[in-house]
Amino acid sequence: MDQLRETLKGHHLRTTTCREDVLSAFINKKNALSHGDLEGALGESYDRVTIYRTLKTFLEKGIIHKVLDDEGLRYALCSQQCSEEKHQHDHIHFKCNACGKTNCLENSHIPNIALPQGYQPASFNLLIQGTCPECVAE
Amino acid sequence: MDQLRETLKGHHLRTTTCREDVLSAFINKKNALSHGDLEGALGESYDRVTIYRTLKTFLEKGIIHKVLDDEGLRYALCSQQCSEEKHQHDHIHFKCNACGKTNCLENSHIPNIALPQGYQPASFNLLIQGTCPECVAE
DNA sequence: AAATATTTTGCAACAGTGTTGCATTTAATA
DNA sequence: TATTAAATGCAACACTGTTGCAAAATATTT
Ligand SMILES: [Mn+2]
Ligand SMILES: [Mn+2]
Ligand SMILES: [Zn+2]
Ligand SMILES: [Zn+2]
Repeated sequence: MDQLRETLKGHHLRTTTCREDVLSAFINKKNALSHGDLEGALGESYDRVTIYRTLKTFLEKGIIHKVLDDEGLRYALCSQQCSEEKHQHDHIHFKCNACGKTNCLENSHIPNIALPQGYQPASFNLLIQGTCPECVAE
Repeated sequence: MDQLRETLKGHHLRTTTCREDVLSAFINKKNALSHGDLEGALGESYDRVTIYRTLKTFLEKGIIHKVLDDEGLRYALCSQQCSEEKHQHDHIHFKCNACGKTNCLENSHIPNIALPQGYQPASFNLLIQGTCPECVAE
């Protein structure tokens, strides 16, 4: 409970119930969440706009990062100590076509890639789609 | 001009002016296009819905593929002989944060990646953001 | 504990995205 | 040219994402 306040304080954010609940949702559900997911989970309690603004704030402060998807953006917790200044990720995202869930594979890193002359890379987003272990088993 | 009809016929699609114009737009502009880009380019001529349906059809037939983006989907021509059955890509997409354009780097391939036990990959989408050669030069 | 300054929230309104149903028009074929 | 099947335009809808502004909540100072 105080964990949430700590995290928010650590990123120079005021503690509000909406922020606690959104952060809590990211921690409990372990997969990436869309705005729609969050609105479904706690939409009765807060206005849509507030949830959008919470996501935007969390992005800026380095609490969550975007997860690219072929049918809309999702968001997931930043595991490392991301901050407003440094916001770096090089892990892979996996979306299961069976159960629909998208997860961060924190330990699978995007390898170095040789780009054509002149391209200066700054950030990477790799989405692999397929079947996740739970769904393969069935 | 007949090139367009050929391509459409080759993918078992009737020739319509909208399809010709959309296909033409993809060929002329070389970067990835969003629905909004297309509507801007030829929105006076066709209904929004028709453009959406054209994109959907082109996707299904393997004429274009989705390009994931952090601020909305884009689409780009399939260079290889993609078809309704086989629709495989392993090249990289590069988005320039300066000029905003996203391009297929057809010759830069996504390397093999070791996934944790149980994950079965089927398709890959890698977006690299940074600065493109044109914008680096300035 | 109360007053103050600053942020955050809810609401309204809006622009954009993406989909569906249905009547009309168009393209391919006979 | 007539027939048939597919594509289009229009209306309507649900969802995504943003902005302005007044009201409420938080953090800070007295
Ligand atoms: Mn991630
Ligand atoms: Mn591409
Ligand atoms: Zn799954
Ligand atoms: Zn550029």
